[in-house]
Amino acid sequence: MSESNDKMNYEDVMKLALERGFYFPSCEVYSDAQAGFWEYGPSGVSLKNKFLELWRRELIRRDGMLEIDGSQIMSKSVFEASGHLGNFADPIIRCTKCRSTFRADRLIAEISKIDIPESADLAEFDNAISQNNIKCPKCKSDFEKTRKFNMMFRVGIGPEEEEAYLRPETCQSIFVDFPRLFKTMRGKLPLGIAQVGKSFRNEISPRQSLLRLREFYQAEIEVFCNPSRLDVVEKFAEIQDTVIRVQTDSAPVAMTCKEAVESKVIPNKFVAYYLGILTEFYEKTGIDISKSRFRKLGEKEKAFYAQVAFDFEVETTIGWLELVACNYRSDYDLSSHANKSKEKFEVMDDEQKVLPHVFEISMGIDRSLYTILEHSIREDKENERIVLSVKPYLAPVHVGVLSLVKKDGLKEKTDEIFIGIKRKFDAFLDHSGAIGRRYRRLDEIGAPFAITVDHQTLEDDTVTIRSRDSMSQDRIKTSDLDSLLSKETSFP
RNA sequence: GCGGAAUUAGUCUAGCUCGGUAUGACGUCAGCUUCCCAAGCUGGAGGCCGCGGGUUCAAAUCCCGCAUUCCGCACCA
Repeated sequence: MSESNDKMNYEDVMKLALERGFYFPSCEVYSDAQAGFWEYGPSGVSLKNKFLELWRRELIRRDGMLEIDGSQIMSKSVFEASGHLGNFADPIIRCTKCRSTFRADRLIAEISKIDIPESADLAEFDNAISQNNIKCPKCKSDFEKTRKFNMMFRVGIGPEEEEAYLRPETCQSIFVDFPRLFKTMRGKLPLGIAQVGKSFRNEISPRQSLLRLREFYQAEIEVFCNPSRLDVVEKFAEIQDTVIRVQTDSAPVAMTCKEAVESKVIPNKFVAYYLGILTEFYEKTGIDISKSRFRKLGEKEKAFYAQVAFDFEVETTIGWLELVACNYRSDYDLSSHANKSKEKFEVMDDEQKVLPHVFEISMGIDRSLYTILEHSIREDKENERIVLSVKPYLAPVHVGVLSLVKKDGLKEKTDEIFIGIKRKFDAFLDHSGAIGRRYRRLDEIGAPFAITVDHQTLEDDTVTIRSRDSMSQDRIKTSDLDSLLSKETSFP
Protein backbone atom coordinates (compact mmCIF):
# COMPACT_ATOMS: atom_id res chain seq x y z
CA MET A 1 0.00 0.00 0.00
CA SER A 2 1.40 3.41 -0.93
CA GLU A 3 1.11 6.50 1.20
CA SER A 4 -1.68 7.89 -0.88
CA ASN A 5 -3.96 5.16 0.47
CA ASP A 6 -5.79 6.77 3.31
CA LYS A 7 -7.80 4.98 5.94
CA MET A 8 -11.31 6.21 6.29
CA ASN A 9 -13.59 6.92 9.21
CA TYR A 10 -17.09 6.20 10.50
CA GLU A 11 -18.70 8.74 8.16
CA ASP A 12 -17.04 7.19 5.12
CA VAL A 13 -18.19 3.72 6.11
CA MET A 14 -21.69 5.04 6.70
CA LYS A 15 -21.79 6.65 3.29
CA LEU A 16 -20.59 3.50 1.59
CA ALA A 17 -23.13 1.46 3.54
CA LEU A 18 -26.00 3.69 2.39
CA GLU A 19 -24.89 4.04 -1.22
CA ARG A 20 -23.89 0.45 -1.87
CA GLY A 21 -26.53 -1.48 0.02
CA PHE A 22 -24.64 -2.70 3.07
CA TYR A 23 -27.05 -1.38 5.69
CA PHE A 24 -29.58 1.41 6.22
CA PRO A 25 -32.27 2.50 8.72
CA SER A 26 -35.28 0.26 9.19
CA CYS A 27 -38.77 1.49 8.20
CA GLU A 28 -37.25 4.71 6.90
CA VAL A 29 -40.27 5.66 4.79
CA TYR A 30 -42.34 6.09 7.96
CA SER A 31 -41.85 8.92 10.39
CA ASP A 32 -42.61 6.75 13.40
CA ALA A 33 -39.59 4.55 12.69
CA GLN A 34 -37.85 3.82 15.98
CA ALA A 35 -34.19 4.34 16.69
CA GLY A 36 -31.93 1.35 17.03
CA PHE A 37 -33.25 -0.78 14.17
CA TRP A 38 -31.29 -1.24 10.95
CA GLU A 39 -31.56 -3.45 7.89
CA TYR A 40 -28.88 -5.22 5.92
CA GLY A 41 -29.05 -4.76 2.17
CA PRO A 42 -27.78 -7.28 -0.38
CA SER A 43 -24.09 -6.43 0.05
CA GLY A 44 -24.42 -6.52 3.82
CA VAL A 45 -26.18 -9.87 3.83
CA SER A 46 -23.58 -11.35 1.53
CA LEU A 47 -20.77 -10.12 3.79
CA LYS A 48 -22.59 -11.37 6.88
CA ASN A 49 -23.18 -14.82 5.42
CA LYS A 50 -19.53 -15.19 4.54
CA PHE A 51 -18.41 -13.89 7.91
CA LEU A 52 -20.58 -16.53 9.56
CA GLU A 53 -19.24 -19.25 7.30
CA LEU A 54 -15.75 -18.28 8.40
CA TRP A 55 -16.91 -18.32 12.04
CA ARG A 56 -18.28 -21.84 11.56
CA ARG A 57 -15.05 -23.02 9.99
CA GLU A 58 -12.66 -21.43 12.44
CA LEU A 59 -14.55 -22.03 15.67
CA ILE A 60 -17.47 -24.43 15.35
CA ARG A 61 -16.01 -27.09 13.07
CA ARG A 62 -12.48 -26.60 14.27
CA ASP A 63 -13.47 -27.35 17.85
CA GLY A 64 -16.21 -29.85 17.05
CA MET A 65 -19.00 -27.75 18.52
CA LEU A 66 -22.73 -28.24 18.10
CA GLU A 67 -24.81 -25.47 16.55
CA ILE A 68 -28.46 -24.94 17.40
CA ASP A 69 -31.11 -22.40 16.46
CA GLY A 70 -33.44 -21.52 19.32
CA SER A 71 -36.57 -19.44 19.79
CA GLN A 72 -36.30 -15.69 20.07
CA ILE A 73 -39.28 -15.51 22.43
CA MET A 74 -38.74 -17.36 25.67
CA SER A 75 -40.89 -17.90 28.73
CA LYS A 76 -40.81 -15.87 31.90
CA SER A 77 -39.29 -18.73 33.90
CA VAL A 78 -36.18 -18.73 31.75
CA PHE A 79 -35.43 -15.17 32.71
CA GLU A 80 -36.39 -15.63 36.34
CA ALA A 81 -33.79 -18.37 36.47
CA SER A 82 -31.20 -16.52 34.41
CA GLY A 83 -31.46 -13.49 36.65
CA HIS A 84 -32.43 -11.14 33.87
CA LEU A 85 -35.79 -10.26 35.36
CA GLY A 86 -34.11 -9.20 38.58
CA ASN A 87 -30.70 -7.99 37.44
CA PHE A 88 -31.27 -6.79 33.94
CA ALA A 89 -33.52 -4.07 35.32
CA ASP A 90 -32.16 -0.84 36.67
CA PRO A 91 -33.89 1.20 39.39
CA ILE A 92 -34.27 4.64 37.89
CA ILE A 93 -35.54 7.98 39.14
CA ARG A 94 -36.69 10.94 37.13
CA CYS A 95 -36.71 14.59 38.10
CA THR A 96 -40.23 16.09 38.28
CA LYS A 97 -39.05 19.32 36.72
CA CYS A 98 -36.21 18.86 34.23
CA ARG A 99 -37.02 15.18 33.64
CA SER A 100 -33.42 14.10 33.85
CA THR A 101 -33.15 10.40 34.61
CA PHE A 102 -30.64 8.78 36.92
CA ARG A 103 -29.82 5.35 38.24
CA ALA A 104 -31.33 5.47 41.75
CA ASP A 105 -28.69 3.27 43.37
CA ARG A 106 -25.77 5.20 41.87
CA LEU A 107 -27.09 8.64 42.71
CA ILE A 108 -27.85 7.65 46.30
CA ALA A 109 -24.43 6.10 46.70
CA GLU A 110 -22.74 9.14 45.24
CA ILE A 111 -24.53 11.72 47.38
CA SER A 112 -25.20 9.98 50.68
CA LYS A 113 -22.62 7.13 50.53
CA ILE A 114 -25.35 4.57 51.23
CA ASP A 115 -25.10 1.36 49.21
CA ILE A 116 -28.44 -0.12 48.29
CA PRO A 117 -28.27 -3.20 46.08
CA GLU A 118 -29.86 -2.50 42.72
CA SER A 119 -32.21 -5.45 43.21
CA ALA A 120 -33.62 -4.01 46.46
CA ASP A 121 -37.27 -3.15 47.03
CA LEU A 122 -38.21 0.08 45.29
CA ALA A 123 -39.47 1.59 48.56
CA GLU A 124 -35.95 1.40 49.96
CA PHE A 125 -34.75 3.79 47.30
CA ASP A 126 -37.64 6.18 47.92
CA ASN A 127 -36.95 6.14 51.65
CA ALA A 128 -33.27 6.82 51.19
CA ILE A 129 -34.04 9.70 48.88
CA SER A 130 -36.46 11.41 51.27
CA GLN A 131 -34.40 10.72 54.42
CA ASN A 132 -31.24 12.11 52.87
CA ASN A 133 -33.06 14.94 51.13
CA ILE A 134 -31.63 14.02 47.75
CA LYS A 135 -32.55 16.42 44.97
CA CYS A 136 -31.91 16.52 41.25
CA PRO A 137 -28.23 17.43 40.78
CA LYS A 138 -29.12 19.53 37.76
CA CYS A 139 -32.05 21.65 38.88
CA LYS A 140 -32.44 20.84 42.60
CA SER A 141 -36.04 19.68 42.22
CA ASP A 142 -37.71 16.59 43.68
CA PHE A 143 -37.76 13.17 42.09
CA GLU A 144 -40.68 11.03 41.01
CA LYS A 145 -41.06 7.63 42.67
CA THR A 146 -38.39 5.07 41.84
CA ARG A 147 -39.33 2.65 39.11
CA LYS A 148 -37.71 -0.29 37.38
CA PHE A 149 -36.54 -0.08 33.86
CA ASN A 150 -36.01 -3.56 32.43
CA MET A 151 -34.07 -3.72 29.23
CA MET A 152 -35.94 -6.79 28.02
CA PHE A 153 -38.85 -6.44 25.59
CA ARG A 154 -41.94 -8.02 27.08
CA VAL A 155 -44.37 -9.78 24.75
CA GLY A 156 -47.83 -11.20 25.43
CA ILE A 157 -48.46 -14.71 24.18
CA GLY A 158 -51.92 -15.79 22.99
CA PRO A 159 -55.26 -14.17 23.84
CA GLU A 160 -54.39 -14.08 27.52
CA GLU A 161 -51.15 -12.23 26.80
CA GLU A 162 -49.08 -14.64 28.89
CA GLU A 163 -45.85 -13.06 30.03
CA ALA A 164 -42.80 -13.84 27.89
CA TYR A 165 -39.78 -11.96 26.63
CA LEU A 166 -37.67 -11.44 23.56
CA ARG A 167 -34.32 -12.90 24.53
CA PRO A 168 -31.70 -10.32 25.57
CA GLU A 169 -28.93 -12.79 24.70
CA THR A 170 -29.07 -15.91 22.55
CA CYS A 171 -27.32 -18.20 25.01
CA GLN A 172 -30.26 -18.98 27.30
CA SER A 173 -31.57 -21.54 24.80
CA ILE A 174 -28.19 -23.21 24.88
CA PHE A 175 -28.39 -23.56 28.65
CA VAL A 176 -31.94 -24.86 28.79
CA ASP A 177 -31.30 -27.23 25.88
CA PHE A 178 -28.09 -28.54 27.37
CA PRO A 179 -29.46 -31.70 29.07
CA ARG A 180 -31.15 -32.94 25.89
CA LEU A 181 -28.24 -32.05 23.63
CA PHE A 182 -25.69 -33.72 25.87
CA LYS A 183 -27.73 -36.94 25.93
CA THR A 184 -28.87 -37.12 22.32
CA MET A 185 -25.67 -35.85 20.71
CA ARG A 186 -23.52 -38.21 22.82
CA GLY A 187 -21.80 -35.25 24.44
CA LYS A 188 -18.45 -35.34 26.17
CA LEU A 189 -16.88 -32.53 28.15
CA PRO A 190 -15.60 -30.12 27.14
CA LEU A 191 -18.49 -29.46 24.78
CA GLY A 192 -19.10 -26.28 22.83
CA ILE A 193 -22.64 -25.38 21.83
CA ALA A 194 -23.13 -22.43 19.54
CA GLN A 195 -25.89 -20.31 18.17
CA VAL A 196 -26.30 -17.45 15.74
CA GLY A 197 -29.36 -15.27 15.98
CA LYS A 198 -31.04 -12.09 17.00
CA SER A 199 -31.14 -10.67 20.48
CA PHE A 200 -33.19 -7.75 21.71
CA ARG A 201 -32.43 -5.08 24.27
CA ASN A 202 -34.41 -1.96 24.95
CA GLU A 203 -31.41 0.34 24.98
CA ILE A 204 -32.01 3.79 26.44
CA SER A 205 -30.09 5.51 23.70
CA PRO A 206 -29.18 3.50 20.62
CA ARG A 207 -26.37 5.17 18.72
CA GLN A 208 -24.12 4.90 15.73
CA SER A 209 -26.00 2.60 13.40
CA LEU A 210 -24.76 -0.96 13.82
CA LEU A 211 -22.83 -0.25 16.99
CA ARG A 212 -25.65 -0.03 19.50
CA LEU A 213 -28.86 -1.58 18.26
CA ARG A 214 -32.08 -2.61 19.95
CA GLU A 215 -32.28 -5.67 17.73
CA PHE A 216 -28.94 -7.21 16.90
CA TYR A 217 -27.14 -10.35 15.86
CA GLN A 218 -25.05 -12.41 18.19
CA ALA A 219 -22.94 -15.45 17.50
CA GLU A 220 -22.57 -17.09 20.87
CA ILE A 221 -20.56 -20.08 21.96
CA GLU A 222 -20.99 -21.69 25.35
CA VAL A 223 -18.30 -24.20 26.20
CA PHE A 224 -19.33 -26.62 28.94
CA CYS A 225 -16.42 -27.96 30.92
CA ASN A 226 -15.34 -29.84 33.99
CA PRO A 227 -14.02 -27.15 36.35
CA SER A 228 -11.39 -29.49 37.77
CA ARG A 229 -9.83 -30.06 34.36
CA LEU A 230 -9.22 -26.52 33.12
CA ASP A 231 -5.55 -27.16 32.57
CA VAL A 232 -6.03 -30.52 30.90
CA VAL A 233 -6.43 -29.26 27.37
CA GLU A 234 -4.90 -31.46 24.65
CA LYS A 235 -5.68 -28.94 21.93
CA PHE A 236 -3.65 -26.29 23.71
CA ALA A 237 -0.61 -27.22 21.62
CA GLU A 238 -2.41 -25.95 18.52
CA ILE A 239 -2.45 -22.38 19.76
CA GLN A 240 0.31 -22.18 22.36
CA ASP A 241 2.45 -20.04 20.04
CA THR A 242 -0.41 -17.90 18.79
CA VAL A 243 0.14 -14.30 19.81
CA ILE A 244 -2.67 -12.58 21.66
CA ARG A 245 -2.74 -9.05 23.02
CA VAL A 246 -3.87 -8.83 26.62
CA GLN A 247 -4.51 -5.75 28.67
CA THR A 248 -4.74 -6.16 32.41
CA ASP A 249 -4.06 -2.56 33.34
CA SER A 250 -2.87 0.31 31.18
CA ALA A 251 -1.76 -0.99 27.80
CA PRO A 252 -2.15 -4.15 25.75
CA VAL A 253 0.80 -6.54 25.86
CA ALA A 254 1.48 -9.01 23.05
CA MET A 255 2.30 -12.52 24.26
CA THR A 256 1.85 -16.09 23.15
CA CYS A 257 -0.96 -18.11 24.68
CA LYS A 258 1.64 -20.23 26.42
CA GLU A 259 3.26 -17.17 28.01
CA ALA A 260 -0.14 -15.84 29.02
CA VAL A 261 -0.91 -19.00 30.97
CA GLU A 262 2.53 -19.34 32.51
CA SER A 263 2.49 -15.75 33.71
CA LYS A 264 -1.08 -16.21 35.05
CA VAL A 265 -2.37 -13.35 32.92
CA ILE A 266 -4.90 -15.87 31.63
CA PRO A 267 -6.13 -18.11 34.46
CA ASN A 268 -5.84 -21.48 32.67
CA LYS A 269 -5.13 -23.29 29.41
CA PHE A 270 -8.80 -23.81 28.73
CA VAL A 271 -9.59 -20.09 28.56
CA ALA A 272 -6.32 -19.38 26.72
CA TYR A 273 -7.17 -21.96 24.06
CA TYR A 274 -10.42 -20.23 23.19
CA LEU A 275 -8.89 -16.76 23.23
CA GLY A 276 -6.27 -18.17 20.87
CA ILE A 277 -8.65 -19.62 18.31
CA LEU A 278 -10.79 -16.49 18.54
CA THR A 279 -7.75 -14.38 17.66
CA GLU A 280 -6.92 -16.67 14.73
CA PHE A 281 -10.48 -16.29 13.51
CA TYR A 282 -10.39 -12.50 13.64
CA GLU A 283 -7.06 -12.43 11.84
CA LYS A 284 -8.74 -14.19 8.94
CA THR A 285 -11.56 -11.62 8.82
CA GLY A 286 -8.99 -9.03 7.79
CA ILE A 287 -9.41 -6.98 10.95
CA ASP A 288 -6.06 -5.47 11.98
CA ILE A 289 -5.12 -7.63 14.97
CA SER A 290 -2.34 -5.24 15.96
CA LYS A 291 -5.20 -2.90 16.94
CA SER A 292 -6.91 -5.46 19.16
CA ARG A 293 -6.80 -6.37 22.82
CA PHE A 294 -8.35 -8.71 25.30
CA ARG A 295 -9.19 -6.34 28.09
CA LYS A 296 -9.61 -7.93 31.47
CA LEU A 297 -12.67 -6.49 33.15
CA GLY A 298 -12.65 -5.25 36.71
CA GLU A 299 -15.17 -6.31 39.35
CA LYS A 300 -17.55 -3.44 38.65
CA GLU A 301 -17.55 -3.85 34.89
CA LYS A 302 -18.33 -7.54 34.75
CA ALA A 303 -21.78 -8.85 34.01
CA PHE A 304 -23.69 -10.19 37.00
CA TYR A 305 -23.04 -13.79 35.95
CA ALA A 306 -19.33 -13.54 35.18
CA GLN A 307 -16.41 -14.73 37.30
CA VAL A 308 -13.62 -13.80 34.92
CA ALA A 309 -14.23 -11.66 31.89
CA PHE A 310 -12.17 -10.52 28.93
CA ASP A 311 -13.61 -8.22 26.31
CA PHE A 312 -12.12 -8.56 22.85
CA GLU A 313 -11.87 -4.99 21.64
CA VAL A 314 -10.63 -3.45 18.42
CA GLU A 315 -9.51 0.10 17.83
CA THR A 316 -11.49 2.04 15.23
CA THR A 317 -11.72 5.70 14.28
CA ILE A 318 -14.44 6.14 16.89
CA GLY A 319 -12.48 4.48 19.65
CA TRP A 320 -12.15 0.98 21.07
CA LEU A 321 -15.09 -1.20 20.11
CA GLU A 322 -16.12 -4.25 22.09
CA LEU A 323 -16.66 -7.07 19.58
CA VAL A 324 -16.72 -10.11 21.83
CA ALA A 325 -17.41 -10.68 25.51
CA CYS A 326 -15.56 -13.69 26.88
CA ASN A 327 -17.03 -14.61 30.24
CA TYR A 328 -16.27 -17.46 32.57
CA ARG A 329 -19.82 -17.94 33.88
CA SER A 330 -18.98 -20.85 36.21
CA ASP A 331 -22.08 -22.95 36.99
CA TYR A 332 -24.21 -19.84 37.42
CA ASP A 333 -26.55 -20.66 34.55
CA LEU A 334 -26.87 -24.42 34.84
CA SER A 335 -27.43 -24.38 38.58
CA SER A 336 -30.03 -21.62 38.27
CA HIS A 337 -31.92 -23.51 35.59
CA ALA A 338 -31.56 -26.77 37.55
CA ASN A 339 -33.05 -25.19 40.66
CA LYS A 340 -35.87 -23.48 38.86
CA SER A 341 -36.83 -26.28 36.49
CA LYS A 342 -36.04 -29.26 38.79
CA GLU A 343 -34.31 -30.87 35.80
CA LYS A 344 -30.95 -32.55 36.23
CA PHE A 345 -28.10 -30.70 34.56
CA GLU A 346 -25.22 -32.81 35.92
CA VAL A 347 -23.37 -35.04 33.49
CA MET A 348 -20.76 -37.77 33.77
CA ASP A 349 -17.18 -36.88 32.99
CA ASP A 350 -14.37 -39.35 33.53
CA GLU A 351 -16.34 -41.45 36.06
CA GLN A 352 -17.18 -38.24 37.90
CA LYS A 353 -20.57 -36.59 38.16
CA VAL A 354 -20.20 -32.87 37.54
CA LEU A 355 -22.32 -29.80 37.02
CA PRO A 356 -20.40 -28.25 34.14
CA HIS A 357 -19.03 -24.76 34.22
CA VAL A 358 -19.43 -22.51 31.22
CA PHE A 359 -16.99 -20.36 29.31
CA GLU A 360 -18.76 -18.06 26.92
CA ILE A 361 -17.58 -16.39 23.70
CA SER A 362 -20.33 -13.92 22.93
CA MET A 363 -19.71 -12.20 19.63
CA GLY A 364 -21.45 -9.12 18.33
CA ILE A 365 -21.87 -9.74 14.63
CA ASP A 366 -23.01 -6.27 13.62
CA ARG A 367 -20.07 -4.58 15.30
CA SER A 368 -17.69 -7.09 13.78
CA LEU A 369 -19.02 -6.37 10.31
CA TYR A 370 -18.66 -2.64 10.88
CA THR A 371 -15.08 -3.12 11.98
CA ILE A 372 -14.26 -5.28 8.96
CA LEU A 373 -15.63 -2.52 6.73
CA GLU A 374 -13.74 0.22 8.51
CA HIS A 375 -10.46 -1.66 8.52
CA SER A 376 -10.86 -2.60 4.84
CA ILE A 377 -12.03 0.60 3.22
CA ARG A 378 -9.39 2.93 1.84
CA GLU A 379 -9.18 5.87 -0.47
CA ASP A 380 -6.72 5.31 -3.31
CA LYS A 381 -6.12 8.96 -4.19
CA GLU A 382 -3.61 8.20 -6.93
CA ASN A 383 -6.26 6.34 -8.90
CA GLU A 384 -9.22 8.36 -7.63
CA ARG A 385 -11.12 5.46 -6.19
CA ILE A 386 -12.57 4.04 -2.98
CA VAL A 387 -11.53 0.43 -2.47
CA LEU A 388 -12.97 -2.07 -0.06
CA SER A 389 -10.03 -4.42 0.32
CA VAL A 390 -11.83 -7.21 2.12
CA LYS A 391 -10.54 -10.77 2.04
CA PRO A 392 -11.70 -12.39 -1.23
CA TYR A 393 -13.64 -15.07 0.63
CA LEU A 394 -15.64 -12.39 2.49
CA ALA A 395 -16.31 -10.17 -0.52
CA PRO A 396 -20.03 -9.51 -1.15
CA VAL A 397 -19.30 -10.00 -4.85
CA HIS A 398 -16.50 -12.34 -5.88
CA VAL A 399 -16.24 -11.30 -9.46
CA GLY A 400 -17.60 -8.77 -11.92
CA VAL A 401 -18.27 -10.01 -15.44
CA LEU A 402 -17.96 -7.20 -17.96
CA SER A 403 -18.11 -6.71 -21.68
CA LEU A 404 -15.54 -4.22 -22.88
CA VAL A 405 -18.06 -2.97 -25.45
CA LYS A 406 -21.56 -4.18 -26.07
CA LYS A 407 -21.46 -4.76 -29.81
CA ASP A 408 -19.90 -7.35 -32.15
CA GLY A 409 -21.19 -10.26 -30.10
CA LEU A 410 -19.20 -9.35 -26.99
CA LYS A 411 -22.36 -8.91 -24.96
CA GLU A 412 -23.57 -12.39 -25.85
CA LYS A 413 -20.21 -13.95 -25.06
CA THR A 414 -20.14 -12.12 -21.73
CA ASP A 415 -23.61 -13.35 -20.84
CA GLU A 416 -22.52 -16.88 -21.62
CA ILE A 417 -19.53 -16.67 -19.28
CA PHE A 418 -21.67 -15.12 -16.57
CA ILE A 419 -24.22 -17.92 -16.80
CA GLY A 420 -21.40 -20.43 -16.52
CA ILE A 421 -20.15 -19.14 -13.16
CA LYS A 422 -23.07 -17.44 -11.42
CA ARG A 423 -24.27 -20.43 -9.44
CA LYS A 424 -20.93 -21.15 -7.92
CA PHE A 425 -19.69 -17.61 -7.33
CA ASP A 426 -21.23 -14.31 -6.38
CA ALA A 427 -20.86 -12.79 -9.80
CA PHE A 428 -22.12 -9.45 -11.05
CA LEU A 429 -22.89 -8.85 -14.71
CA ASP A 430 -22.41 -5.35 -16.11
CA HIS A 431 -22.53 -4.10 -19.68
CA SER A 432 -23.34 -0.44 -19.29
CA GLY A 433 -21.09 2.60 -19.24
CA ALA A 434 -17.39 3.19 -19.41
CA ILE A 435 -15.22 0.28 -18.37
CA GLY A 436 -13.33 2.34 -15.77
CA ARG A 437 -16.55 3.34 -14.09
CA ARG A 438 -17.61 -0.27 -13.84
CA TYR A 439 -14.28 -1.23 -12.29
CA ARG A 440 -14.72 1.56 -9.71
CA ARG A 441 -18.15 0.31 -8.72
CA LEU A 442 -16.80 -3.18 -8.18
CA ASP A 443 -13.91 -1.77 -6.13
CA GLU A 444 -16.38 -0.11 -3.76
CA ILE A 445 -18.26 -3.30 -2.95
CA GLY A 446 -15.00 -5.15 -2.56
CA ALA A 447 -15.13 -7.47 -5.58
CA PRO A 448 -11.60 -8.89 -5.72
CA PHE A 449 -11.78 -9.73 -9.43
CA ALA A 450 -13.27 -8.46 -12.65
CA ILE A 451 -13.21 -10.44 -15.85
CA THR A 452 -13.55 -8.55 -19.09
CA VAL A 453 -14.57 -9.91 -22.45
CA ASP A 454 -12.91 -8.20 -25.43
CA HIS A 455 -12.48 -8.92 -29.14
CA GLN A 456 -9.66 -11.33 -28.52
CA THR A 457 -12.06 -13.44 -26.47
CA LEU A 458 -13.97 -14.27 -29.63
CA GLU A 459 -10.79 -15.38 -31.36
CA ASP A 460 -9.01 -17.48 -28.73
CA ASP A 461 -11.48 -17.85 -25.84
CA THR A 462 -9.40 -15.89 -23.35
CA VAL A 463 -10.48 -13.06 -21.04
CA THR A 464 -8.63 -10.53 -18.93
CA ILE A 465 -8.90 -10.84 -15.19
CA ARG A 466 -8.29 -7.70 -13.16
CA SER A 467 -7.26 -7.67 -9.54
CA ARG A 468 -8.98 -5.16 -7.30
CA ASP A 469 -6.02 -4.20 -5.14
CA SER A 470 -3.26 -3.93 -7.75
CA MET A 471 -5.50 -3.03 -10.73
CA SER A 472 -3.26 -5.28 -12.81
CA GLN A 473 -4.66 -7.60 -15.46
CA ASP A 474 -3.79 -11.08 -16.72
CA ARG A 475 -5.14 -12.88 -19.72
CA ILE A 476 -6.42 -16.38 -19.06
CA LYS A 477 -8.40 -19.06 -20.85
CA THR A 478 -12.11 -19.04 -20.07
CA SER A 479 -11.80 -22.74 -19.31
CA ASP A 480 -9.45 -21.86 -16.44
CA LEU A 481 -11.81 -19.32 -14.86
CA ASP A 482 -13.56 -21.77 -12.60
CA SER A 483 -10.43 -23.24 -11.07
CA LEU A 484 -8.75 -19.86 -10.70
CA LEU A 485 -11.75 -18.25 -9.00
CA SER A 486 -12.28 -21.31 -6.82
CA LYS A 487 -8.71 -21.14 -5.63
CA GLU A 488 -8.67 -17.40 -5.07
CA THR A 489 -12.00 -17.04 -3.31
CA SER A 490 -11.89 -20.17 -1.18
CA PHE A 491 -11.80 -19.94 2.60
CA PRO A 492 -8.37 -20.32 4.14
C1' G B 1 -33.50 10.28 29.01
C1' C B 2 -31.22 15.59 29.40
C1' G B 3 -28.67 19.79 26.66
C1' G B 4 -27.08 21.60 21.79
C1' A B 5 -27.17 21.32 16.39
C1' A B 6 -29.38 19.31 12.21
C1' U B 7 -33.17 16.79 8.70
C1' U B 8 -34.34 19.19 1.01
C1' A B 9 -33.77 12.96 -4.98
C1' G B 10 -29.40 7.11 -4.08
C1' U B 11 -25.31 10.77 -1.96
C1' C B 12 -23.80 15.83 -0.96
C1' U B 13 -26.04 20.49 -1.34
C1' A B 14 -28.49 25.97 -2.66
C1' G B 15 -32.84 28.33 -1.15
C1' C B 16 -34.99 29.75 4.89
C1' U B 17 -33.07 36.06 7.56
C1' C B 18 -37.26 39.12 4.19
C1' G B 19 -43.42 33.18 2.63
C1' G B 20 -45.17 32.72 -3.99
C1' U B 21 -44.72 24.21 -4.58
C1' A B 22 -37.07 23.86 -5.42
C1' U B 23 -30.81 24.94 -7.19
C1' G B 24 -26.36 22.64 -8.49
C1' A B 25 -23.00 18.56 -8.39
C1' C B 26 -22.08 13.46 -8.21
C1' G B 27 -24.52 9.00 -8.91
C1' U B 28 -28.26 6.28 -11.77
C1' C B 29 -30.98 4.71 -16.54
C1' A B 30 -31.32 4.71 -22.20
C1' G B 31 -28.77 5.83 -26.77
C1' C B 32 -24.28 7.34 -29.47
C1' U B 33 -19.03 7.01 -29.05
C1' U B 34 -14.86 4.23 -27.16
C1' C B 35 -11.15 -2.65 -27.33
C1' C B 36 -9.27 -1.41 -20.73
C1' C B 37 -9.58 2.21 -15.61
C1' A B 38 -14.97 7.59 -12.78
C1' A B 39 -13.56 10.82 -20.59
C1' G B 40 -17.20 13.05 -24.20
C1' C B 41 -22.14 14.00 -26.56
C1' U B 42 -27.73 13.48 -26.47
C1' G B 43 -31.92 12.28 -23.80
C1' G B 44 -34.61 10.43 -19.34
C1' A B 45 -36.15 9.02 -14.44
C1' G B 46 -35.93 10.31 -9.54
C1' G B 47 -38.48 15.20 -4.28
C1' C B 48 -45.97 15.43 -1.00
C1' C B 49 -38.45 19.87 1.16
C1' G B 50 -38.52 14.05 8.12
C1' C B 51 -43.89 13.55 10.10
C1' G B 52 -48.29 15.98 12.15
C1' G B 53 -50.75 20.42 13.36
C1' G B 54 -51.21 25.92 13.32
C1' U B 55 -50.86 31.05 11.08
C1' U B 56 -51.74 32.76 5.92
C1' C B 57 -54.97 33.91 -0.24
C1' A B 58 -50.26 31.16 -0.27
C1' A B 59 -45.37 27.49 3.92
C1' A B 60 -39.14 24.07 2.27
C1' U B 61 -39.30 29.15 4.43
C1' C B 62 -42.93 31.66 10.29
C1' C B 63 -45.04 29.14 15.08
C1' C B 64 -46.08 24.49 18.07
C1' G B 65 -45.63 19.21 18.85
C1' C B 66 -43.38 14.56 17.55
C1' A B 67 -39.65 11.37 15.28
C1' U B 68 -34.87 10.50 13.58
C1' U B 69 -29.56 11.65 13.01
C1' C B 70 -25.04 13.81 14.90
C1' C B 71 -22.14 16.02 19.19
C1' G B 72 -21.77 16.23 24.54
C1' C B 73 -23.75 14.21 29.43
C1' A B 74 -25.85 10.05 31.66
C1' C B 75 -26.51 4.76 30.64
C1' C B 76 -24.30 0.36 28.47
C1' A B 77 -24.54 -7.53 30.09
